[in-house]
Amino acid sequence: MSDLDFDRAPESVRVVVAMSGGVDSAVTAALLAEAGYDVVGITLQLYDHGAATGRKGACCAGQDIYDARAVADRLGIPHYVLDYESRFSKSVIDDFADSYLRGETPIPCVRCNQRVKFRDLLDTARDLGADALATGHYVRRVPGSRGPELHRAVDPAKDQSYFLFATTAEQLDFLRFPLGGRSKEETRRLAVRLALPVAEKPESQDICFVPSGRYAGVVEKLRPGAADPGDIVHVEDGRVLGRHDGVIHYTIGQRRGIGVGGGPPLYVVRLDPERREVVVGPRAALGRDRVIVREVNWLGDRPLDDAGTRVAVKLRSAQPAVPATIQAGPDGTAEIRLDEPQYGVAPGQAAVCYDGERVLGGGWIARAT
RNA sequence: UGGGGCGUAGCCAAGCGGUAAGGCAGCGGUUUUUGGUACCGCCAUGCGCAGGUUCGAAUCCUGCCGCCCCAG
Repeated sequence: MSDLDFDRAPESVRVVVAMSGGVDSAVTAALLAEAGYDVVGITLQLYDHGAATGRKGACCAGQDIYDARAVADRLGIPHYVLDYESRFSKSVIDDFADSYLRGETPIPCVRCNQRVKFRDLLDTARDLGADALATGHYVRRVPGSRGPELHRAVDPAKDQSYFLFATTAEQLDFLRFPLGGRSKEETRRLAVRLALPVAEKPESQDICFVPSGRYAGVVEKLRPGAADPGDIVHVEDGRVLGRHDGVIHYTIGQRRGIGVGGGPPLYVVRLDPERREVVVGPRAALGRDRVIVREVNWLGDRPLDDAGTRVAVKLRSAQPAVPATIQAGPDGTAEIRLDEPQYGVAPGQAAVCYDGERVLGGGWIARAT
């Protein structure tokens, strides 16, 4: 299960493993070391130590770097810590803040994979003479007739393919995901068996650079004045229902936290940063069946054209893919027609297309109508 | 001022003599490498106030207070 698809002896294959300090990447490194590969562990320092102190289940700062180092020591592999703070800040955190200011809901984890781990770190791995970069992501790289394909993880509960839709064919060629065929339970067992110091470490969740889950505070700190208050208005007649503390606090499809009661539940239907309005309405007002995406990354065998390709598309990480047709648009955009309207399609999130288990690609949601 | 109606949690609201439904909001949790959704749990020793009737009152009676509507 630790075969990396090389036709040489493992000893002659150098693999850089991205070690976050968590269980998954630790087991990844352990498996490859056990299989005899020339493993080099790299941990990225992505943000300020201080902010991360005491954070449980984050990654890439403070305690996690020590944890990664401890695992590398246990495995007897070389380990390097690279200071990627400024890149991370530019590529991920700035984008995160600006996206919220535009009334979108960003996914920093995808940006981090796309711009830091699979771009900057991948380049560094090449510089180190590595033949591959391995990560602990739950996703599969499957050899296909036209090169490696990206597939969902075997464990559907842990599948992370949604967060990796922006992986290019070239990056995929160099990447390896040894955990894609395993369940989380197996990974835990392996960690215990291999006596890894992080075996009992809790799952990471929330945004790694946001302490205590209060992301709006981070946006305000980065972009002072970002949280300008405004009106909460009803989508049907525009009447003012209340006040809010800034559109950055809201996401389309959101129900809780609106603070307006009395009638049926209200959801955030639209965000208007210019007018500082949070537009709310009944659930029915959320239905959308046409989604425009941008920065499309396509991994299908045939290039995306305007003829329309049948796919199953995931519009949110934790909800199943739904049937749709996608066709190419101008300037790296594409239009997705959903067979049935979906509720809570939020700009800034990803639309990821599947053909069964295979990831065909996807794009960032620009707007939905 | 005369006639009628209504006052139950932050909001809406059921109950109409037997010991306070439900929804919304809020809070907490589960799920989750984003945000959110969904789901689960919590949330009125008290029904405008003061008396009275009754074994027992949010429910009946009296008075007061406050809104609303129709008359003028």
